[in-house]
Amino acid sequence: MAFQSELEVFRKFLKNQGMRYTPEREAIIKEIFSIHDHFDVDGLYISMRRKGLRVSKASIYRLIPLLIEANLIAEVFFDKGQTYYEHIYGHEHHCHLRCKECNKIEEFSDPRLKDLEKELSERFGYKILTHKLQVIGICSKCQAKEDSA
Amino acid sequence: MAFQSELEVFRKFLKNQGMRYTPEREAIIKEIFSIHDHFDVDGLYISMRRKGLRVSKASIYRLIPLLIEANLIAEVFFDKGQTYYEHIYGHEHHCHLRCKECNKIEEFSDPRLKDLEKELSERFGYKILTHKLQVIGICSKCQAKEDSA
DNA sequence: AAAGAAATTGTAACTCAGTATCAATAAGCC
DNA sequence: GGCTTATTGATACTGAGTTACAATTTCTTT
Repeated sequence: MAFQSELEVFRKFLKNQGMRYTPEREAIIKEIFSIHDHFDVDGLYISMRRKGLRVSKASIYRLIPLLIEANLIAEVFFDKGQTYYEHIYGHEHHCHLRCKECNKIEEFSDPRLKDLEKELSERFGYKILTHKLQVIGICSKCQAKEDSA
Repeated sequence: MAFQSELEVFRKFLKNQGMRYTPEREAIIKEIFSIHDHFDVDGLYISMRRKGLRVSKASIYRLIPLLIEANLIAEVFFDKGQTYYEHIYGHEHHCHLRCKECNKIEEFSDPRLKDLEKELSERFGYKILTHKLQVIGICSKCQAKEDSA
């Protein structure tokens, strides 16, 4: 099957669920997939307003769980109280390495985690769905700052 | 050096920081370390009230960051919006396997994660501090329920 | 042991992300 | 085009966590 755009995938998802495709949803999705980085609701709302796209925050908050259910985006929690999202449709599963000081994020993936999943599945009798690994450290720039301080 | 109790460690920590040891702090810490499981602020507060220990929630909220800084406890996020804590003093670092349905938690640790940390450190130039791995799946009981449903 | 500086407490007000309510509107099926 | 029902935006609300502040307590100094 040919690659379908996020919009196509989502239209089908909505139809399946008896839900409706609206200009507001389209605008939000287009905005989300024009950002090639992690995003949050507030940032999304502000950047849409700047472009004159008027949708309410409530609509964004209402749309996000649908996009998650449709496997287009996923939640990422970098730190307490801040919720971010990232695209997952058409992306490899990956993990995050975060600098504790400046919050810079590096992405990586590692085949050993698949092996680990398999072993855990056998050991505990779980059906494994996914994993979230966050490695926390200090990036080289911030290390340099600390040393000179 | 002999094993120091959590209370001893914390008293030293407070002294180092020019902070004071109060009956409220003592009561909260004793309560925390009498729980041998993950805990949250609300649960802690309720169980202290039940025992007639009267401390304000504000004091609990104020104490927790200190216990984290003293490396006695750590935050664990099982799911959006719920903050839990666990003891880490005198415990091996471990990761969590969580059932998406019933939220049951299994703990495990794996030496490969240390190797991974080392590789990431070299590859990205980070000084690695820690990692948090959460594996999400469906436990055997919940799988059985789903099958029969 | 008393005094005094400074930290801590509890209460209550506040913040902020996210949710629920509801009347007005619009999508999608006939 | 008309009708059913989902969706929207505005607004009110919720709940976790924080902050301000006056009263109290710790801890150091004498």
